Amino acid sequence: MAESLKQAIDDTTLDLGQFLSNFPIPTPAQFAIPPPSEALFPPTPPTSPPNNMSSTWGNIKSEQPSSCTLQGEQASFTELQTPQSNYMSIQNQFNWCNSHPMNWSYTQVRGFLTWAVAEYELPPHEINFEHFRVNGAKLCMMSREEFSLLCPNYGDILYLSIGKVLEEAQYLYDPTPAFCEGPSDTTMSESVRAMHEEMMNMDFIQAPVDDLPMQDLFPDCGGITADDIDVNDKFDDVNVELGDFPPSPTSTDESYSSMSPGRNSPYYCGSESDYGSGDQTLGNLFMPRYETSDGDSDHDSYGSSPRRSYPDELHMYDSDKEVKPTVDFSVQNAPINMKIKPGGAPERRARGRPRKVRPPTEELLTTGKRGRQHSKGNHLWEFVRDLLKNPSTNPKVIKWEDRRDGIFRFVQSEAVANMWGRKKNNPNMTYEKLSRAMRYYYKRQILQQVPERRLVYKFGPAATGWQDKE
DNA sequence: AGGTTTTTTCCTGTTT
DNA sequence: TAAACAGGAAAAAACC
Repeated sequence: MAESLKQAIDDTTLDLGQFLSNFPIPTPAQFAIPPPSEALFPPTPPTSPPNNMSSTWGNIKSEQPSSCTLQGEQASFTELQTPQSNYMSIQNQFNWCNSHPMNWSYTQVRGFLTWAVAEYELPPHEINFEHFRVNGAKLCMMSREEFSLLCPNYGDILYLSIGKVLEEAQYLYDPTPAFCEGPSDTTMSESVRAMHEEMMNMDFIQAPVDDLPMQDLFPDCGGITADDIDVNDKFDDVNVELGDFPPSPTSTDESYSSMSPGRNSPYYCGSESDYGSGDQTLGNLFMPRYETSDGDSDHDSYGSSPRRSYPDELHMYDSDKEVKPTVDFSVQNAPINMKIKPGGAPERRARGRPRKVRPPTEELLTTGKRGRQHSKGNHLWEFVRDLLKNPSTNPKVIKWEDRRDGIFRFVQSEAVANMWGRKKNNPNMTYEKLSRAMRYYYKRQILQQVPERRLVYKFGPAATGWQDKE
């Protein structure tokens, strides 16, 4: 596998250093905290490029291309060095954070890599972009091992970084449009089939498995179209919908186990024992969501990390955590506010926070303690701060209103709440609850009120780490 | 062991 | 009228 993978890699010597010298990019600091974010990561690509891009884009001087489409670019590297395609290519690189990673073009993949290199201050000469000459769908399906093969020293970081972006993208973007082009009534099962064909053509990734056609593996996708998935859905609802892509087994579906995707399949979700093994692909993020038995997990740390912190280990890959499906339709686990009294009237829920029913973890059994709940960086305000630093969420779901004064606004308040709930393994999180927690920060001067502005908050003197240089 | 911290949940009422 | 805001109350659960 390793040998064939290496052979498959285009043997070019072009490296990131050369790339950067061809295309001046913003400094790492600008990447971390883009001022203003819209300029670096425009919500929608302009239909024609600006005449002078020097202010924000460095000293790029570009002649206006006569025609410039942002769709379907397949520019070769030589093409990219022409002034016209320079602009196109740069636009597309910065557009990576405006679409689901599964839909990234090669250029957007490169944009993501450029960002990751800057964000995590990786040594550019160690990362050969040509080794990642894949589109987003392929990148997402690459395993940790494959990342490490393509980039021996920093593959892990890139793997975790794309994992993080993928996790966030679940709430922001529809992962399937690339496979749903065509009639609007395209069903998910057709998409799955198309995706399967796409997988079969992958250079690096083994096709699924057992040579079973996808329609045999997943005979009923429920006719869900991509349009049915709304980022504003509460994530347990999304969970049900996305979770059926492909359909999850039911307790009565005895045939499912014999039809499950094999372990090489990008759809293969892995058994419990597989989590944390080296054989991971990010394609798991398109499977029904799983939670660990412990709400919050401590993340692996890179003790020898060269500079700053690297992306969190995705807790879904933790090997020492019990894994169980999030979707649980059993009566005792139904949301309490949906319980019906024997008389038929809805039962009013008791005040206060309901006790979480959580099976004991191995840690609890051996040490008598659960993992830390409020470990460093786990506080809500820190989470919000980090969303503001992340170009895949800023400005899409949260954005600076006044970068210097620390004033920011929730653009998609429910999406932020969903992400926070996801982080805390709490599918019932809403913006209403999140905002209550935010209001508690006023007293502690972590946040300050911004009167007469809805969804707008301001960092207070007790908040740290949000300024450009601290 | 018990207080503290940081949420989470529910609620009533108000403002936009 | 809906969404957001404000803040009280109670509780969970890890932290100290």
